[in-house]
Amino acid sequence: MARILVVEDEPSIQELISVTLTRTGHDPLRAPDAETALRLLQAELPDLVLLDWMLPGQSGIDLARRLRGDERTRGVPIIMLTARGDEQSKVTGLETGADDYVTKPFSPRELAARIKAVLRRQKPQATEDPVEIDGLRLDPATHRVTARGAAVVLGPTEFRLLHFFMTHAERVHSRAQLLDSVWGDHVFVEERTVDVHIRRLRGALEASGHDALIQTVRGSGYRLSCQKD
Amino acid sequence: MARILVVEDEPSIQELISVTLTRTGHDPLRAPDAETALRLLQAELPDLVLLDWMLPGQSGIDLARRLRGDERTRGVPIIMLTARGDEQSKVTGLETGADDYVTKPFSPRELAARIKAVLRRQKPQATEDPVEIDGLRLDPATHRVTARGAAVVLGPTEFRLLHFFMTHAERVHSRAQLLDSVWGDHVFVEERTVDVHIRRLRGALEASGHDALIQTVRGSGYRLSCQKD
DNA sequence: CAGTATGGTGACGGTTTAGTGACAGGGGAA
DNA sequence: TTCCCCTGTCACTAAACCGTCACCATACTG
Repeated sequence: MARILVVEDEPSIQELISVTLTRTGHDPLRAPDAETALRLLQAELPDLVLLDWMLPGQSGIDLARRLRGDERTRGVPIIMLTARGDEQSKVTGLETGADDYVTKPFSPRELAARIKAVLRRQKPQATEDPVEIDGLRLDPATHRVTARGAAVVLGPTEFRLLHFFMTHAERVHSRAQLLDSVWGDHVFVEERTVDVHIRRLRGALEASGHDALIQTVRGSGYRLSCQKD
Repeated sequence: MARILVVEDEPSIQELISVTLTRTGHDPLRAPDAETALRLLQAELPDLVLLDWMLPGQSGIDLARRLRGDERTRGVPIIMLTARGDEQSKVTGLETGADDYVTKPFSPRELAARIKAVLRRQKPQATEDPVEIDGLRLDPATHRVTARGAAVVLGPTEFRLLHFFMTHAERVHSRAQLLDSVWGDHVFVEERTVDVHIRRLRGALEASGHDALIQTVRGSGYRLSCQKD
């Protein structure tokens, strides 16, 4: 769910893009001109900018330059929209610092693919290093968990949960913190749901000989600990 | 520091490219025609070829074919330079074995980015050596796959897919990563298409006695693994 | 000791994700 | 040209997973 600033003066195209973005799970911010765009850029700091190259008044290239000149907005990737065959724009655009371009007319699918590609390129994946505690080993790269050699099968959520515990061991985490870190800060689920997943995780670990790895701290939350108490 | 053969007859463009390459830390070899190119290819075995599609005399596509036909040069990646909007060339070029294309006119930045991308993609599998895992053998040179001696017949896409899996075994790859690595960055296909090709690949492998070689990691992607779990 | 709050647990529907068969279009070969 | 292979997409099916609840067990309180 990325917030994407759409700088486009033609209302119908603006609408088309915004609908496409919403449908692909993004959050469009609309700007019909450079001024609005600049304001929204400062206020919202979007994750990506879709920039029409031909804007009334200040042109897209100027906007791109100012965007790249500002410390705060420098890192925001730009995808520019150009008319078909306007190769010159393409060149200057990429030189100004656009990350990709889409030529009009474009298909919603292409647009979505470009956005996805740019966002993916932008975000280096999380820590990929294997973690090992007390004979229990979790490897994000292979997505495998083993307990003293024996495979442990986990669902996606249990996997993330265990990963979080192993990278933050010995520390007590409230249900709210776990929801934030493992589920994501925007989802709304009951806190008790954590209990259920803890149970599932414990079940899988006990089947592999790891008892009491995850401890309950009554009134506070849960903790992963190798010290038995 | 990669050695890059630039096959381009127009001196000014040749110059532009060479300068760009030098500035981005590469080592350009210049060839104004196909003959020189072939000679340099044999003598220097560069890490990458930048190939103008429109050459005097022998055309770029012929050169690409000969390059792919020769044992020694088969593994060298090709980026082709095409005129704007020449969609047909793009398609035939990619099918002949080009790894990417850049349309003229291009920006130095774009060129550098493409080169980096291709080299990065190339690096882990720089070897065109045969790969063998768990009795399954894939030979890029002969384009053949055998399972304990018995031939396995695969379509082109399944072959590349399997090759990628075998050179990146045990690791989980998302559908997006597979599309990038096997299909190419600039191709727009549905992510579910990966599923279908996985299925076709599995079908071919199972017919040869290799069950469960390619595993599904729910929510994440696929993995080739010889460890059964 | 009863009363209350907190966590454990099993089960259940709905939703999401992957598997699968079919199909139309395109390209190359004959 | 026709034929055949390959490809990407779709619709449908199958399965895994998730969140929630109800109920039980345990711990704390006075």
